[in-house]
Amino acid sequence: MPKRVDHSLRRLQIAEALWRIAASRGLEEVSMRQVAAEAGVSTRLVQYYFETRDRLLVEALALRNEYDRKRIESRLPEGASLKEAIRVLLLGLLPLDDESRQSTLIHLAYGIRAVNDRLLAEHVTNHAKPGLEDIVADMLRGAQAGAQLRDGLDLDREAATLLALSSGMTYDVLMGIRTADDAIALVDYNLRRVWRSESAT
Amino acid sequence: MPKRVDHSLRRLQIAEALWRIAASRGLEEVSMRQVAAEAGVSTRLVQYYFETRDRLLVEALALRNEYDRKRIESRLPEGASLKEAIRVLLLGLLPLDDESRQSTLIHLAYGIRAVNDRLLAEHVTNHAKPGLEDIVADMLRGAQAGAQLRDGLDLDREAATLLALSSGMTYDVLMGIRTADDAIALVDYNLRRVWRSESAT
DNA sequence: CCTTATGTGATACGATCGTATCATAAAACC
DNA sequence: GGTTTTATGATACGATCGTATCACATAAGG
Repeated sequence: MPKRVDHSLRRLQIAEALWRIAASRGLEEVSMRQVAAEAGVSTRLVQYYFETRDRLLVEALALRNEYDRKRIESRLPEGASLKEAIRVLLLGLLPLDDESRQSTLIHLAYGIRAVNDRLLAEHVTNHAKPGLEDIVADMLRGAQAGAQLRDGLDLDREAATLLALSSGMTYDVLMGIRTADDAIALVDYNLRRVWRSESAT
Repeated sequence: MPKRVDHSLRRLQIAEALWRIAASRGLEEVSMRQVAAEAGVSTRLVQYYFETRDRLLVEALALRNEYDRKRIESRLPEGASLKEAIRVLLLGLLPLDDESRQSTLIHLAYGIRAVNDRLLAEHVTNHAKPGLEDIVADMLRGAQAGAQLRDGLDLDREAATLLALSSGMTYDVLMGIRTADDAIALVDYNLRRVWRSESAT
């Protein structure tokens, strides 16, 4: 046989080509031939490693989700305060650099398709925000226990608000309707709104 | 010649077929033939009324924007309070009924494509939210002049927050991740947060 | 060393796509 | 009433698509 090749590496190489096409030209430009050309391999190879186009789409998304998870984990602050941790988490949802911008584009492209595709919906929704609201709400409760927060807040709803705020600005930032600085300032404004003013960052 | 036909009516009929396909199966299923079949006319007719596919896409969006504008205008409350007016405006952004759900799907489909299509971007962005933030901010200033709002608010940022909150919940409601009641409750929570508690609805 | 399993290229098939062309029925115009 | 214009159908062309098939080179296993 020819040189035993690392399959998972080849699959990643092809998936990355798909990511580039999906982010720059949209999911509908993702054809077996286009992906092959972008990856610099023959069409047959794409068939070999991802039987069919549907499988290619689903598995390339799974690979991206895994990729993103690692990327986000590596960004989590070490000894940061709860406020800072939530801030990093919220800003992590925004397309502020090239990589997160590409992730946003990819997930948006898959997301719109998932609305009418039950199979895809599982893959998109499951790995999307599994209880992110609960995580933020718990962090807020931790801050409240430390008396860092203002009174009279509904922490579950504040968590939901903060997260919806971030994803609500996603498209605007992507299109340049809102600048990144603007988006960050709005996140900070809402964090200041929730925290006591005298509390440390 | 054959019976002189109302062109704008025929164009609307074809555009409506496109809307249905775009909302139910996605923009990439919008082909001249599919639209013709959905509209119950021959492919040639679609060519006749919208020369090319690109034009069809752009002009069908323009027609939908006009359609939505009328629909939203008709929903504006008459003698409602500022708080109620803002509430209607915010809820109007959410896919809470079949028509607004279809509008959301259509604009989402066009939006993701517009990110990488400069020509389309103009048509999508221009008619999207032309200064909606300013409108809400002005309404908030009106309410503040009536001493209805809490102290210490940055009204521009509150307006931006409210709007981002609504669009941030759009996709969740669309996918059934969040119920409509949930979304409405979160909007109301944030309105209560901004208004003085004793103020009337 | 020889067989066998593995990786890759070339190519072909049928479907669908956007668009162009040709034909023609029928109402409007002089 | 003949002629011109308008609306519509039928169909054809070339491109691209997903997928299947066949061939074949090469390295691993005995």
